Amino acid sequence: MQTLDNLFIYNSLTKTKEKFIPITKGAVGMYVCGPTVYSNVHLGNCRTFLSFDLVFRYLKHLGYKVRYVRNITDAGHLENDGESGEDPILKKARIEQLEPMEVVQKYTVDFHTVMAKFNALPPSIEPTATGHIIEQIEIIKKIMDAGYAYEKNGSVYFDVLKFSESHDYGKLSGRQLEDMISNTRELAAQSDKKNPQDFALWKKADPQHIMRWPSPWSVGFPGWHLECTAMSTKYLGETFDIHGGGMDLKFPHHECEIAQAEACYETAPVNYWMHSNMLTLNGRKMAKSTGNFILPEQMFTGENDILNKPFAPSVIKFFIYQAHYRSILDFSSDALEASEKGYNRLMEAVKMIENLPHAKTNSIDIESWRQQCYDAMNDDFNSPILIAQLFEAAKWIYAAKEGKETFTAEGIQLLQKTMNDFLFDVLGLEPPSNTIGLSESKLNAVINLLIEIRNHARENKDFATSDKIRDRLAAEGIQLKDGKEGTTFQLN
RNA sequence: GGCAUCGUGGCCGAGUGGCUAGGCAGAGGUCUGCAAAACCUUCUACAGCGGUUCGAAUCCGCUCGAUGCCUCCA
Repeated sequence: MQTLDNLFIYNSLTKTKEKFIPITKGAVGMYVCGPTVYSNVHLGNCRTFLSFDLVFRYLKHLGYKVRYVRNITDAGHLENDGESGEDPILKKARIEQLEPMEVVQKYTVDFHTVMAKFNALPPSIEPTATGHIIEQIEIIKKIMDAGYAYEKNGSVYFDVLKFSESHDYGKLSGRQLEDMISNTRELAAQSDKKNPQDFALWKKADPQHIMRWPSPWSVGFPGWHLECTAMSTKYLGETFDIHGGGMDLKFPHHECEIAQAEACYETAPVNYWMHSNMLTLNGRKMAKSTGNFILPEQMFTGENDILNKPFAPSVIKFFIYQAHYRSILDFSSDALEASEKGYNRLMEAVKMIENLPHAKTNSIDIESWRQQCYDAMNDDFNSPILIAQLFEAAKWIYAAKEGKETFTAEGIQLLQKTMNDFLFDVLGLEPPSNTIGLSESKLNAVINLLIEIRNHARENKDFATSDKIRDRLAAEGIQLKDGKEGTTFQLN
């Protein structure tokens, strides 16, 4: 049976699948790096958040009490270290003639709207970087007290070389400091840093920099990596269970987080590091900066040059979960259409369960199948395997309708419960929505009336009328299905 | 240049030593007024070359190719 101690998670830090043992029995602390809200989230961003929504949902499903913290980066990061260093949020504000916090608000709302459409659960806490400046300053002080940071011209930098004398800087990303020093791509420009590998904890603000806060060193703003350390440890403790994020954050962001936390608390901050892989488009990473991306809203409406038709959020989510979160997933119209058909098939099967005939015996071992669903998820959240199992069940359901498999009343109940558990609770999918604008009951009444008329026409061999009804409904996305026990319909 | 990952059948995508992944598409069949849907059957695979092994898609080496990170980035 599924118990709390059968879950294995691939830990990016050790590069192995490890049995998941939370710090506190029955409870999980999880932190995921959230979006920088200076533009609309694209589908690549969404993949990561949907991957961790799956983790969140499954942990909860297993019975864990989960505190899921996902931040909103609203302070922006530096683009680079040179004179041209500019906060992307400020840059955007200038372009759009908005106050920085207006930009933040606009895209935070967009982010929440998109995640809601994907039926992703909101995190337990969604802290903002600008709301935790004081905490970040405190951490800088501690790191300085520990001797791993230095101040120069009002800015504070983390001393990577000093830190690496007693700690392993690079253990997450597998980078060697010596290699980094010999392979640095940074120009030897005039910099306040002792070494190019050092990273900013606090930056003195230029006069034109609007987002600024007072600190013991200067009026300025916090460095790139500090907010996550501040917020994760504030809400989850100096060491917590799971830290997630996109693969592209592994270095330098997460490496720096480890360094900051260890410098500050002298303890490893995270037990299990999880990294979700990239979503690619045309074989290349989806990214704002290159223009190689698609927005969720463009997929829902079909207003884009990439896809042949619009797709429902649940279909896109299903498509994403058909690949493992640690695999690169390539995005294409063909792949999405294939997923949509499979998704509809599953949803039809689920609807069919309660009308299946009751038999005296089960021809399928449902308990064993249910366990295989758990086994799949317990193996590092292997959703593709889980979905394959759900398709197995769909096959049985269709077969049972044809009388080729049999289920007892209890069997049907367990089958239905398991399908609902995994499809809706764990994967967080939603049944195809009725976009026709009528209530469910009215729609049923209208269509069933049309079916009745059509069947009447068929009895009279008036096939011109019957086919007209069928074809016109099909054109409206309503598919009629003539089965042995009469005609049913399905919304596409 | 450094670090890392990956290369599976028409397409997408699981799978780390022997046992059918799965979805979509294709072919044949059942059903049907005809279709669609559904069901049944069925085809095609592990980039290349070596090595380890009784046995490798799975381990090792090399070659080729692709991607990610090294700069903000999910």
